Amino acid sequence: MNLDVRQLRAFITVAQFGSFTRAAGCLNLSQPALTVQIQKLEDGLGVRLFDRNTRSVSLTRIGRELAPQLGRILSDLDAVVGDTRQLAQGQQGVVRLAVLPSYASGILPEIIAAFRRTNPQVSFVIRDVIASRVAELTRQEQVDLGIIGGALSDPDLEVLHRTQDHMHVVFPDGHKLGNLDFVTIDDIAPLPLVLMDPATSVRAIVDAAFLAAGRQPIVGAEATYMSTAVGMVRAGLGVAILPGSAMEVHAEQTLRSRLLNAANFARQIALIKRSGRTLPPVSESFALMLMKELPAAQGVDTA
Amino acid sequence: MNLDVRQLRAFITVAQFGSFTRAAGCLNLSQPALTVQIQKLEDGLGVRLFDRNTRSVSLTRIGRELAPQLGRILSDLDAVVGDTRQLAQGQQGVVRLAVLPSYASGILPEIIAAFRRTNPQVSFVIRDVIASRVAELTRQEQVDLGIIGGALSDPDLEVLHRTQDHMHVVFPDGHKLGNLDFVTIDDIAPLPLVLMDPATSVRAIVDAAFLAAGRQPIVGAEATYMSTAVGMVRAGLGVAILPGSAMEVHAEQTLRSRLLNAANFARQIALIKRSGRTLPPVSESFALMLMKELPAAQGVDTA
DNA sequence: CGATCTTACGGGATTCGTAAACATA
DNA sequence: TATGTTTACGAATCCCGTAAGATCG
Repeated sequence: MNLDVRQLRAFITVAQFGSFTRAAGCLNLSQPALTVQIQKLEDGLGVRLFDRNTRSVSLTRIGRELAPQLGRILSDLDAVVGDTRQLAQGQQGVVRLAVLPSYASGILPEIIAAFRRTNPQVSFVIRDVIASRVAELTRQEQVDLGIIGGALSDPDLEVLHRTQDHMHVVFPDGHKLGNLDFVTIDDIAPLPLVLMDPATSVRAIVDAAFLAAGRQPIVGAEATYMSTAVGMVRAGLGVAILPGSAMEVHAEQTLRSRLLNAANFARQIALIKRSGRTLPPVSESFALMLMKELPAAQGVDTA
Repeated sequence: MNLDVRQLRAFITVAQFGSFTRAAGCLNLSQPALTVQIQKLEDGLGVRLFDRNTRSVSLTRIGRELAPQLGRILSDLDAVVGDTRQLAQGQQGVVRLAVLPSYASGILPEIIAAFRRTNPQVSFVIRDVIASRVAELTRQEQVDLGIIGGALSDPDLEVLHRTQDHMHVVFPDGHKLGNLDFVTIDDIAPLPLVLMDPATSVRAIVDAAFLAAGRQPIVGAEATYMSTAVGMVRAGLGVAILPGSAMEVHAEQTLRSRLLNAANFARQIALIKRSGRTLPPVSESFALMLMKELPAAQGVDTA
């Protein structure tokens, strides 16, 4: 004996209307079909739910006790299903994202803001952690999407999109290099530099670029946070080399920045997810926006 | 697009087992059929619920959020349906009963006790009120069954069973009438009587019996409650005429009682219900027991 | 290659709507 | 008699199980 939500809904509706005919109209059902459904429900429960004669329909005592309980269950179900359908539209829900801190403080807030202009009901949970932890959180499915720098060699993770984060040189306003369209390693090699912590991917790229150019960087200062580095530039300790994704937030009147012409040493950025896992619609939708906003690297799209 | 409890149950089961094949076995379903059901559910919700490859099945984030909610709804539903099926068996539930006070304090408790020996989980709500109120409560469906004395002339009420409550004479032990098998109006007419309140049906019957016999009752005392009347008998104020249904409770060593041979004036007792209304199974079952225990009057069974 | 999910298809059950029968005020 | 519920029945749909196909480890 099998219950059917349609039967329950039919029961509630007849109970509300007190009439098979009117309830049938409300349910887009012929009245005989409704009668049969109610009979099936009564058979299934083993209880008569309505006392019906040709003039009136009224709930049995058991039916009267049952109606509110089933009504609540049905409305709960409808609520859950409704919420889920909302989530399915992708215009509601939570996007869970793990990002490199440098990326999180750069262009990402703008992209999120733009996304939320279109989908105001979407909220974000952002974990700004180091690249290895980004990968870990993504693998464990504690986040839907990850943005990492550098290479990826985990079969459990899948690259959705690649982009490059070109390096920029930040120097005080009025600096002699401010007139150039871009600067080269050779341009800045003679200057004292504000470098990032040797543990960071940015520093690794800078070192590689200098090595490739056969030059030795002159360390004017080292910082762990990019905002600190910017402060040191402002204080005159040297010029900094920072990723383009962080430029917007550090753009100030007293500073200028120029593209470092060392494209080969741009930071490789990858948007990743757990491979073989379906993204929630919101996150899927946000991933599409990221892929549209971030210029695709000419590299392959596969891990 | 229609939801089906079977689909929900299938979803929960697959989520629990993490495998279509094993879940199908648990659901007594072939595995392809289960796949189709899950697909239908996913289509209906517009959301992918499982990430499945040939080696493993795991919940999507949305599926993971949905599973406990739907699980709770399903278990609520199962609980309600289970309870209802219990009620349908008639071995559980509440019997709501309105009874004449004189009847309620007499044989009814014994019948209820016997019923509960068979159906220990059944509880009773008993309203012991005057006959007109019994009819009213029954008509308003505040009780399932009513036990009234006298005639019934309400088309909304239906007589399930009729029985008679013969009158008994209660007198002190050692009284000279104690040797008789039964007593007549003529036997007691010379004695002072403990009569019930003129508003009671018992008194009406006694008065009618004396009238028919062409005798005049000698009022030794009047009481509203039968227990009071019995006390007055014990105190020697006279002999009482009380309905047989109340004899058991007032049977004492110091008193005796004998049937009053005035059968035509026995109190007519009717078991009634609201006509056209189905009784809850418990009450139906209890009504059957009453009809078995109370000897049927030779009268008609219809109103 | 083996285990598992997916697709395809035919048989059986279920459900619907129309129409006729039935019941009560 | 009029209104509204129940029964009957043919058509369409849905669901299941078997069998074959596809996929990943």
